[in-house]
Amino acid sequence: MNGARKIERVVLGDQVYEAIKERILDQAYAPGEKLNVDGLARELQVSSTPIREALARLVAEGLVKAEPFIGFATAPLPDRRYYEDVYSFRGVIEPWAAAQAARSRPGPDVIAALRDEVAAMMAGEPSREYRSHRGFTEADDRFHRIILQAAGNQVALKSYDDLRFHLHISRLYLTREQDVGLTHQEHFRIVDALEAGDPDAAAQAMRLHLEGSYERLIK
Amino acid sequence: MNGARKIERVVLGDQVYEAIKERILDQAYAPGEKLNVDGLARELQVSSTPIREALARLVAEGLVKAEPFIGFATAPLPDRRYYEDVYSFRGVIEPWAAAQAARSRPGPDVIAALRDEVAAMMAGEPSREYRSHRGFTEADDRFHRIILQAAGNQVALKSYDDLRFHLHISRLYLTREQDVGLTHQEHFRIVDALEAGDPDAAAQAMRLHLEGSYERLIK
DNA sequence: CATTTCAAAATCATGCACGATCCAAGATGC
DNA sequence: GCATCTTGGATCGTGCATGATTTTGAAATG
Repeated sequence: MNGARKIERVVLGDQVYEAIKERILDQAYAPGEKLNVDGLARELQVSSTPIREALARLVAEGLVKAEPFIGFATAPLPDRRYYEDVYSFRGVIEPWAAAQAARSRPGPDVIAALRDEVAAMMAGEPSREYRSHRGFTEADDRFHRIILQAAGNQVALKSYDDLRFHLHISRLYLTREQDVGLTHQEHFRIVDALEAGDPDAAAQAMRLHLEGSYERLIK
Repeated sequence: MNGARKIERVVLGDQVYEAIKERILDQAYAPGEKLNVDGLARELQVSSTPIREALARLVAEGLVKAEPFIGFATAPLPDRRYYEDVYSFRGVIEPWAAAQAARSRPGPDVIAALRDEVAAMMAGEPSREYRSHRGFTEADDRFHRIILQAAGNQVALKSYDDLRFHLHISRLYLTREQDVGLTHQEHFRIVDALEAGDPDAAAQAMRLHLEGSYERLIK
C-alpha cells in the first residue's frame, strides 16, 4: 500500500519510563538516592501505577534497585571492581565483534555512520560544561554500538546494550580534555580497519582502544 | 550479635513472578500464546496489579512480549538464526571464561560441584519422560554457570544468565539419547583442564563442547 | 543533663476494585 | 459481498484501603 505512518499509541507507563530514565542519566538523582513513588506521581501528574511499572522496568535494566516494603532507589555507583569486569568483558566481545564486522565487509553507509559519530565527538567544544560531555559520550556510545550491530549478532548486541547505561553514567564524570585526542586516533584506526575489511587489524585496533579507555578511566 | 535468620519478606508480586516464570519454563503455555491478565488474576487468586508487575519483569527478561493496548504473550520460539547467534556468542565468552577459571586455580569445592553436576546428568535415567530431560538440562545449565562464576567476572555471569532461560526452553525439546555420551566426555575434559589449571586446554575443551552442542542442536 | 527506650503518628509501599479507553469480532445495512 | 456500526472483552489508569517502616517526641534511666 503506502508507507503509512504508524499511529504511535502512547502508553503512559512508557512516557514515565523515559522521563525517569532521563533524569537518572542526567544525574538528577544521586547514586543510591531514594525514589518516592507518590512524590514522582505528583511531579509527573500521573497515578502511582505507571510509576511502579516504569520503576520495575528500570530495576530489570539495573538502573534502579528495589527493596521489598522499603522502596526504590537509584543504583549505587559501581565500584572499581565492576569497571574492571566491564572492561575485561568488553575486551573479549568488542574485538571479536569488530573482526566479525570487518569480515562482513561493511557497506559505505556503515562507514559513513561511524565517521559521523567521530565527527560529532570532535565537534563538541572543548568545555567542561555538562551538555558537551554528554554529547561526547553519547556519540562514543553510538560508535561502539554501530560496530556491534555491523557484526550481525543480536545476542552480542543485546548484551552490549545492557552495559550502555551504566557506562554512560560513569563516562559523564570521567571524560578528560587531554584524553580526547588519543580517543580520536584510536577510533580512526578502527574505522580504517573496518573499511579495509581486515578482521585482525579491526580486532587489534579495538583491543588497543579499550585498553586505552580503561587506562584513562582508572587513573 | 548472632547469625540472625533473615525474615523472608514476601511480596505478592515476587510469588506471582515465580509462578508465571515456572509455567513458561515448564512449557505450560505455547510460544506466542496470549496471557490474559484477568485470567491469571483469577487463577492465582490475586489482583491484577501484581500480575502486571510480574509480567513487566518477564518482559524485561525477554520471556514475555508486550504490545500496547493488546496485551502480553509468551515470547515466540526463537528462529534458527537466533540459536546461531547464541552459540557464536557463547563460543566467544565461555572458552574465555573457562580459561579465566583455570587461571584462577579453582578450589576443590568448585571441582567437586562440577563433578556433582556431571554425575547428576548421568544419573538421569535414559528416558523420554519430561522430568528427567528437565533434570538433565538444569544440571547442564548449572555446570556452565559454575564455570562462569569461577571466572570471577560478574558482568559475564550476568550476560550468561540472560541467555539461560531461552536456552532452557530450547534444550527441553532437543536433548537426544544418543548424544548424551558425547556430552559427558566433553564435560569431563573441561573439568580435567580446570583441575589441572591449564587455561588453554580449558578454553579448547569448552570450544569443542560448544561446537558439539551446536551440531547436536541443529541436526 | 545526656542518652536510651518505647510508643504513637506520619510516611510510604503494596494491593484491590472500579471506571475509562481501546481493540477485535460479530451483526446490520446497502 | 463489502463497509459501517455495535457489542463484548481486555487493557490501562485512578483512587483508596491496608499494613509495614521510619521518624518524632516524650518519658525514663544512668
